[in-house]
Amino acid sequence: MSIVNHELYKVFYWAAKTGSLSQAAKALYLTQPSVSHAIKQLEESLGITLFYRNSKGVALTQEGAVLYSYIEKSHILISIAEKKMTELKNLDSGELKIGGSESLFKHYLLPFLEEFHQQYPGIGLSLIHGTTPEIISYLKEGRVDLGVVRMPITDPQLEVREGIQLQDCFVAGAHYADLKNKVITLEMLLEYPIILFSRNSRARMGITELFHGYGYELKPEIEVGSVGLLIECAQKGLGISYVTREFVSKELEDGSLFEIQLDVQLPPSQVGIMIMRNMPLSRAANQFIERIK
Amino acid sequence: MSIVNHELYKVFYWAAKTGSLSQAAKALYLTQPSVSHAIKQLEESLGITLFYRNSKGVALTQEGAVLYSYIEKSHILISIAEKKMTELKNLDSGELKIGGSESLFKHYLLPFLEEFHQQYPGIGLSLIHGTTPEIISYLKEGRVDLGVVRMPITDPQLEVREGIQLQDCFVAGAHYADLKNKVITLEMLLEYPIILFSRNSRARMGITELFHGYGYELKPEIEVGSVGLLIECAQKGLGISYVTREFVSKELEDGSLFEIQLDVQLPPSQVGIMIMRNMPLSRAANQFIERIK
DNA sequence: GATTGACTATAGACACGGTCTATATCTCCT
DNA sequence: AGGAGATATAGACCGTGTCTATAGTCAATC
Repeated sequence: MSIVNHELYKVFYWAAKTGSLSQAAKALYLTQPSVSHAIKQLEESLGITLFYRNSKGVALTQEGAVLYSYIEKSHILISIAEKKMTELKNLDSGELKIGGSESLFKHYLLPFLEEFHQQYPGIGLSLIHGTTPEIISYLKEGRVDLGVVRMPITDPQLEVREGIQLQDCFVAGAHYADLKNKVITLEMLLEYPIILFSRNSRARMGITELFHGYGYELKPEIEVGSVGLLIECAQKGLGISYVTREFVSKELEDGSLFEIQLDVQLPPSQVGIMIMRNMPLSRAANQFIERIK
Repeated sequence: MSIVNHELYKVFYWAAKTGSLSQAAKALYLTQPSVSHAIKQLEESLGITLFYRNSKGVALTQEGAVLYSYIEKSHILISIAEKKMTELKNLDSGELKIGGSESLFKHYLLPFLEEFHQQYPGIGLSLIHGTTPEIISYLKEGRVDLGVVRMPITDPQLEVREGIQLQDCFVAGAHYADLKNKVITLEMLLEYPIILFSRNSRARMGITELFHGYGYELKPEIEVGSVGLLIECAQKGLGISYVTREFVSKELEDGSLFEIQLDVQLPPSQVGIMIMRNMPLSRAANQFIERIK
């Protein structure tokens, strides 16, 4: 192990670079005797004379020049590191990795991401798609800084903040126009082909459970893999899709889809922003979460 | 300029490398609280959290990992530098550059060089030929560590130690066998073709001056560029060579040359070992000079 | 659900040493 | 000879790096 105080190398670097102990002292905001003392200490620690001194300043000895060739590189690395740290601190560089579903990115996070990117263009953005359990494991592995998923999340290692509240609903296209402006029951709804999200999404589990609670079994006619397809299938008249209302606001507005009015209240769902408990956030992630609030 | 005490990076390096403040403390021969304090200090200086802590130890944050990528390289460089310094100190590596004439290397320094190289095989040897003024300028430029030339040397920037004493003399080969065992005068000598070293060597200047002191002018019939040729020419009977007796001991012994006995005493010449005054010697050079004494 | 062990954080005290001022010394230059 | 500018040395002081002691936290184990 090194016996030498690394701080002495910093002094050595400046003394060698400037060829003057006085100059080095200036650069280091020290006095000349301090630098003189530091160099002597370094020389004694190494057992080698590093400089020869004359009335004009100092010059490296052969051995000192060898040392300098290493210390210079080392010092430059540290300088770069410190510059990089300042950038990271000022959010001039860095990376923000977010886990979530495509639809949440598209319909919920996008405006925040846009604003964030505009303010901190140096920060790279990584959006990683996955199911809720996948995202949780990404979080634990450190592959994402934060996750955006549907509540509730119960993992004790995670800290969850509530985000926006969403409302799921059933929508249909022109083919089922006769259902428009009618209030229908769950039982009636089951007569129609239902289109659900294929994966074990929280939304699907919720609605299945709701039907179960009323004694019915919800079996989809069609299962699709994305919110985009849910919308498209409903528009084409293939059935009635269960979607998040906020994600089809455009289609509801232009009339290509309409919402089925039910006699029961469908449960709202909360978006949660997950981070690891007891793990400091990156500055970028921290700043981003502040924005969302 | 860096605000951070570089010693803190050493602590950071070990903490990051071992993933534990306690382990780092052990490696640094410190206590755990000291390391904890140092890391906190570093984090505050940079304004960035570098580790997250848990009951198992510490782990780098994103930003900490960035810092580590630089500090690790920097630290490795310093380690190599310190290893190299130890080598230089122990004379396991380094270089010894000596300036001198070919003949002095061959007939005077060779045995010392041999012994030195045997004891310190890690030290590279550089023998640089040149005239006395050339060697002096090499010394001043730092291109050689020490010079070995004929005395006297009067340069005030140089420090000269006396080496071996040499005796110049005139020698001839079989062709001038009639001069053998005769004592002859300078005037008589001038009747014969004289062979001198061509360059402005100290030896030639000395003998020319000696003749001048007696009222004669010494003009060589032949001028040659090396001691080897001086010997060869004399052996071939081309004339009488002025050489250093110690450099022709082999030829004097095997009878291919004999020394001309003069009625005046030729001045001896001293070998001097020159080093720069007020400039520390490299450890290798220092050690070598100790050997010569 | 106590208990134990391994780890880090905090508090407070002490002493070492890093830094300063003042001064000496040296060399070069005018 | 004197001045400018460089390094070396001496000695004093203050800061801070380091220690001991203790608390707090988490995880595993019985």
